[in-house]
Amino acid sequence: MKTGDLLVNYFSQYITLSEEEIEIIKSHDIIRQYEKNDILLHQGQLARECFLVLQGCVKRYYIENGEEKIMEFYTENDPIAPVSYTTKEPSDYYLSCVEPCIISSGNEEKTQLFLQEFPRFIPIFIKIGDELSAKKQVAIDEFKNLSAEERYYKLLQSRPDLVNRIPQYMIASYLGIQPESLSRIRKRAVTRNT
Amino acid sequence: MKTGDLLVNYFSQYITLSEEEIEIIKSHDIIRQYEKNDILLHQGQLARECFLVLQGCVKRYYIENGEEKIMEFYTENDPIAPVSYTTKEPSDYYLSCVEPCIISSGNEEKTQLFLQEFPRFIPIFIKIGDELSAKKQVAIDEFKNLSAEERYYKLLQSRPDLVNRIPQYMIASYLGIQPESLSRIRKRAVTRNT
DNA sequence: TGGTTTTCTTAACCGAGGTCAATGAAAATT
DNA sequence: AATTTTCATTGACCTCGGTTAAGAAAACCA
Repeated sequence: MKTGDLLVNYFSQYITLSEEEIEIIKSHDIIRQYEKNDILLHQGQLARECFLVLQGCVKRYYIENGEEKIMEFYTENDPIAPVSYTTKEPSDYYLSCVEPCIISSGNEEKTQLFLQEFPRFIPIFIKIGDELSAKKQVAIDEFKNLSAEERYYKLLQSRPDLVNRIPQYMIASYLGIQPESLSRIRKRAVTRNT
Repeated sequence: MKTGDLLVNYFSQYITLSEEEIEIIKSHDIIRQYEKNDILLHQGQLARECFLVLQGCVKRYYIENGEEKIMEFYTENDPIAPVSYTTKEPSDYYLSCVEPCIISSGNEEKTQLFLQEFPRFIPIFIKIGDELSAKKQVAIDEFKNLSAEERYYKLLQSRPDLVNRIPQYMIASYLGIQPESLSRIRKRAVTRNT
């Protein structure tokens, strides 16, 4: 599969594309490939782009006294709108590739031009923004209401792939606990079922 | 001050309004007053409106085995876009007034019509949405990275008014701890400075 | 293949916050 | 003013996750 197809697939979730639109999307060529550990955004840097992960996995994280604190994993078809992109202030966090990735990126100009040419995409862009905002709301509510152990089981059922493709110490960081604690949680699960 | 002025003030943060626009905003009459404890949205109910708090304070909360878990306080000039409004699914949480409130509300139709008449407000609406989304990101990151005690001090400095106008057991719930724990935190602060 | 590095697990101890129960203070109601 | 009701504090005890340190297992690589 060509990389352009991935972006066509993404929009097809929301809208039925004409042949012409498909050609134009592919021709825009706003898709790049990244190696594992490539950094999309540095702490302190100004974000000039939004991203859409088409393949692979990106982590968002802070570094605090040498330790990385992972806030989010973005995988297939997850859009990334850095806070820094919105606020125009230096980013508080990093974005980097946990795996080799295929990622589309856009900025205000490009989006403006694209939407001017294809106004029927406007409500879709708004909808994607709203969905993203709602997802964040749900995420923060779940984090507040659940214990680390409950969060782990929730993750197992909501994103089972993640637990397999990502090292556990990163999963632990994402859950807001130490690797040792995740080990304990997993052990409890085993002994419980015997 | 008339209630219509509050909405004019709100938009004036983003744009300079013409006399004509001011008149139209006031004439739209989409502002209502609420009593303390009035409920804007019930758990299980479909949200048909978004809100903008012009005066007063609204809390967003779940009820879990009889206990209320407060997720957010919305005060002057805070917009509220219920997840249920976006997803079209029954709401997981309540919205209710902690104080007497003056609140503007809108739905898709009204917004559509308004923006058709005044397209220069479109980028503002998008900007407000983006800002809201970025704020949520920051909120979840802070919650994940800070202890309950740190969260309390952060709140004291970022929204000092809140701690005065809201009962402490609600602040505790919002911080994700029990009222007893908040008491201990406050006590530590006193003994530390002696 | 053997050795190095990275990741995961286990155990012992500690502390922040939860739970339960009692008391005090403040507000609301009569 | 008297009486409920609500809200805040305190203390004793418990639990979950943090910390430290060590070793096992897996992945990497020369």
